[in-house]
Amino acid sequence: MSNRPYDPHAIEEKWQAAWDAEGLYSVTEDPDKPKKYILEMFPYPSGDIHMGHVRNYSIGDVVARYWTMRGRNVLHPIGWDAFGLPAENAAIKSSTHPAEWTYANIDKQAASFKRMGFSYDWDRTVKSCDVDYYRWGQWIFLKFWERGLVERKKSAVNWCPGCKTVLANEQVIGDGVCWRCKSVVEKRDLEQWYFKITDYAQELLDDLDTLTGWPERVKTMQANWIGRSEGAEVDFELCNASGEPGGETITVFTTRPDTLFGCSFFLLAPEHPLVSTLTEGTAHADAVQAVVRATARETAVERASGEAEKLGAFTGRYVINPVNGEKVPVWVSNYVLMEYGTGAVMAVPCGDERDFEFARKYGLPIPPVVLAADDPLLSELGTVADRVMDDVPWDEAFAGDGVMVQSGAFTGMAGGKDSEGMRAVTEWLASEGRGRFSVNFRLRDWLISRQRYWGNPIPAIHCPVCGLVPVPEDQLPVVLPKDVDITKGETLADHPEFYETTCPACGGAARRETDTMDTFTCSSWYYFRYCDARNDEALFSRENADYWMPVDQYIGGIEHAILHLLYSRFFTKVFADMGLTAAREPFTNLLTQGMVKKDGETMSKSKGNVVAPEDMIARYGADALRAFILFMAPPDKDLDWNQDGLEGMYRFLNRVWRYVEDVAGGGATPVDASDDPARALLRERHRVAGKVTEDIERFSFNTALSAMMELLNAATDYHRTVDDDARDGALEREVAEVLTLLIAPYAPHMAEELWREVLGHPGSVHREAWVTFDEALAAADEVEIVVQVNGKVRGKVVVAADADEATVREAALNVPRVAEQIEGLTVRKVVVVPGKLVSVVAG
RNA sequence: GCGGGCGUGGCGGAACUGGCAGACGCGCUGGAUUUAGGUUCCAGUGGGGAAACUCGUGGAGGUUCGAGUCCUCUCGCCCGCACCA
Repeated sequence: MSNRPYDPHAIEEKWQAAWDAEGLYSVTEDPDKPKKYILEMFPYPSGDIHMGHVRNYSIGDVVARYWTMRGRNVLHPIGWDAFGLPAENAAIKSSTHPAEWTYANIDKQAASFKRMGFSYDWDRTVKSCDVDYYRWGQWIFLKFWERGLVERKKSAVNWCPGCKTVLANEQVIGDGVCWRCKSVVEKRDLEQWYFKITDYAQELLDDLDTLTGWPERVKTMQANWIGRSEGAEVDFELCNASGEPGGETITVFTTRPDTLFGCSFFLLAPEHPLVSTLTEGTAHADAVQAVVRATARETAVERASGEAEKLGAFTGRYVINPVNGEKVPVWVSNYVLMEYGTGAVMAVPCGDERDFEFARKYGLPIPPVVLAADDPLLSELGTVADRVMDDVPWDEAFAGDGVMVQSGAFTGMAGGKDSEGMRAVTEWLASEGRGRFSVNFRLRDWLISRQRYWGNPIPAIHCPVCGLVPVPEDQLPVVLPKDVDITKGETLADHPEFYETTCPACGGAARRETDTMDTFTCSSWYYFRYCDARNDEALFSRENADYWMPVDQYIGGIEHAILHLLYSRFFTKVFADMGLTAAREPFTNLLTQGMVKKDGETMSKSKGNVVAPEDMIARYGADALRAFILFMAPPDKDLDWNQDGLEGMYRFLNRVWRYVEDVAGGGATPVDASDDPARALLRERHRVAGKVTEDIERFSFNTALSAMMELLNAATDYHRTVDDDARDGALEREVAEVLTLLIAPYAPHMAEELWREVLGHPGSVHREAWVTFDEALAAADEVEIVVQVNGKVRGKVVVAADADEATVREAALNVPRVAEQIEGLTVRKVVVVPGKLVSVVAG
């Protein structure tokens, strides 16, 4: 056999073309074959691929190829999340059209993905900016509207000055900055479109428990984000300007109705609509307005941090506490958020740290109503139902579980969250018609409209007569016009040809909606579309969705822990309720891959520390790059890029190549393995095959690769140390085949070349069945036992693998070093761990 | 403040359910081949010690015949959430 050098570039180009021509990775639905849907988050076509892409898609490719070899019908698609702001920014900068920029980038990225040898079914590719794709996004919008899940309302929304558009709550991250451009987000009062994701809040929370294949971290983040609180709504009657009960009520949400007797003031958010109504023209107006203005000046960062000083002003008005009829003063304060609950709060300073701080600052009473079991006040107040004490000798509030005091008929009951007292007070309120059990969520509805051009047009029409009218289904799609001059910053709102229309209901002149949809709406359903990507009759067929969905393995970045993953879960649940799919959850298993860094920092053009994957491919080939990035670290951990290691992986591939070339000709005789070195190699072959299989299934690609290195080391040692005429050629060839099969998911091009051209098989290695292994052959017939005396290793002894305990014990005690150590001592205990060690306790 | 994660050689990492800590790779040292270097191959490579041994998984305790792994406390770093009533 003539030994050719390993030439990754020639091999990779050759097989990429061949696979394309053979349609090797095209997949069709086959009800007789068990399916696996392996999916990586589709990329935004930002230009050149980066190492994060290489890592993400290499992980997915190994998993996809592995399951194909395991006989599954594998769906492994790719596409582009192609609407979005970077295209507009690039267009403004370089005077190209966003479409031109986007499609050019997609072509570039697709070429890179092909050079990486990823096993995608290219026939199912989607691009979210294609009309054939986004028309279905519009269709979904209409269906959501029909189901009452679309709403247009005015409220205080997040405005990103950098992106010049509004953002959903989920898209404001960290300290109140835009997820995309990191500008500090501002609040604006605007009328916007929403998807009512809050209708699904409970189910989105509950079903997290069913996602056993998701990282705890992601589930915790989603649960926190949804933020369910149990408590009660309590109605307070508002007094009129002269302080008399006036009939109007203000409702608050509280998790602690048991503390209602300790409510010594009442708070409104500065943005609350009642604030100006109550104070306008009164002596309190100036002080209240000062608080309102000061709050408006606070940035989101300051307000959210909890560090902003608590400001307040009395409105001059009172409410009636429903449990005791007391008049409670109404204040305005910046620590009350309009977005949460009702924008109004009953303040109980003895039981809430914030209320306590506020009460101390403004000299408001702090009557104790729940006392800790060991509180000295308890002996004095334990059975006192009436208010006798109006302040506490404490430095901070007591928010824990305790005993209710000064609480009328409820005195003596257990107080706290989800307590006897909490339920009793709420039931009493309910019987009086002044309150009710209630659940409150932190999750807000999803603001989906964007004041940008490069997105999916919202299919709605504003008619001066009929109001909001959906675009009729048969008039879809609303095509995004090409001739908007984006370089001048134009949007659809600057384009009369687009927005001038007629009302579908009354036929009169009307204005088309000019906002586009959040790009996250496009990415919330693409995995359904892959099931039936070329269907032009429907979003997808139920049959195909039932075959493929849910996605068995989803792979992507942790940055979407809430955003994309929450939205997609929401869409799937609505689809299920629409009868489009049986799946109520889109992604059965989730792997969140770590970031690829350089010298501890994220790679970025501005830092000038970007390592270009294309350069690495050019030097070492795609196979070495793929295998190396998986070898560097477990997939969910961040990794720091290191060029030297890549060279090491290239060396390893070269060694595999040479070994297979060297031994490929040894196939004529059956495997004999009758002598010790051959048996040892055969054992290693079975052990490693088992380990690599196990490791792939638990995403331990780094240890899978190191096991392959061990097999190669054992094989080359055998080849080198055993004489030519004593070597088991059939065994060597088998090891070569096993190695080729095991490495195929990682280095698909090299494996294919070795399999077909060197080992001489007619078909693709990637259609071959996965390596089998035999536990019995992997087991050694002799094992080395470690002997410990008083916890320290004192000797080793080789015994038969199936030796009984007494034999092992005997052998261990007879090891010279061991016998020496225990001489003159009493052996008190001997622990025998079969196959591992013997521990002797002597003294 | 609450929730989650992580601390192992010069570096990346391994040790899955408590059982020889440091697999595998990088780097380094020495050697062989070629010799111009590189490639390739062999040997070595946690610290201390000539050796027997001994010390070693952020730190301090504990459980156990035996702890990187379990428990308690503690230090450091990272991430998420946070005036959510």
